[in-house]
Amino acid sequence: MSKSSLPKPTESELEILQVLWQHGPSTVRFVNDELSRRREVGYTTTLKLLQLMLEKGLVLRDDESKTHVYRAAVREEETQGLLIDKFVESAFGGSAMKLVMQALGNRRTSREELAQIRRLLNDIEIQNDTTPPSTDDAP
Amino acid sequence: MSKSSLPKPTESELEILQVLWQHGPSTVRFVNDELSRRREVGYTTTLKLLQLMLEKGLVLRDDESKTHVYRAAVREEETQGLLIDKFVESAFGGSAMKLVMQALGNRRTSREELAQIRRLLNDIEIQNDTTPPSTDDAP
DNA sequence: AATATTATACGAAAAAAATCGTAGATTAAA
DNA sequence: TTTAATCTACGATTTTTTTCGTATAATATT
Repeated sequence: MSKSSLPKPTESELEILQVLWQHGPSTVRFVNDELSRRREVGYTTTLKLLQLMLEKGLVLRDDESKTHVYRAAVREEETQGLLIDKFVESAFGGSAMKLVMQALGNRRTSREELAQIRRLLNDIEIQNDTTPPSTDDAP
Repeated sequence: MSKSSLPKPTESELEILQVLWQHGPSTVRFVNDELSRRREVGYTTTLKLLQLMLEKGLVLRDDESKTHVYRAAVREEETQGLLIDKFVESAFGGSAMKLVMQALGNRRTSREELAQIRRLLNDIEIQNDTTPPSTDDAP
């Protein structure tokens, strides 16, 4: 039942997860090449990171062939959810609303995107009406 | 015109800023007491942090009286904006929309809040119509 | 077959962030 | 006026995260 006992990925680990989420299972070489597009990183640095991530259970690897292939062991949405929680906690004093308002307020959002959010809002409202607010009384 | 050359606060520095934003100028003692409500922190740890933050320009202090009083040197919204940018970059591959959708989608949001967001959406839309999309062509 | 290239493993250094202990000064209490 | 309590300064340690060098094995090239 536990939502996730996996550790919060660090900044660099996140970069790597991004690559894996975006491109699927990849070799160290590939991941490193991707990272290198943004900033300078040594090959062994990336390798080491992946190895640590393997230990932490953040990634899995296939070492059938000599050149290992790594893939994300955590799902994108779940991880992002976890990170948002932490982020909201540490930067917005716990208020997710504040975060959303800020994020929406201070950057240009296209008509498309606005519409998309409106749709989501509608869905949520329907949910709210259908499923009454969970009486989530404290323990 | 530069947005901000101030360094991105670390996790702990953020905690402290929260206290200062929320309660206004405070003594080390007060800040430490506040932090201690959440987790265990030594007094000198908080002091040291505050001193470092002073050097970095994240806080200012009044040392008229013997007991110094610190206050935030950065504004809450600005700092949060900066942090969101980084966060969106590192966790959402640059898409602020993804962040908003995630944040809204995976937690219960009250009718009140939904309405609030709708209002904001409306405002933005009006803005969009009034102020044409900035022709922000790349260099 | 000899040489060059490309991998992994792994220890360890470097960098960044957080924590703490102690000295010395100042104020409050006894 | 002693003694106790409270502060700041600051060096140093610890912890966490990131980066790298080198040894060694496997594969590819000439």
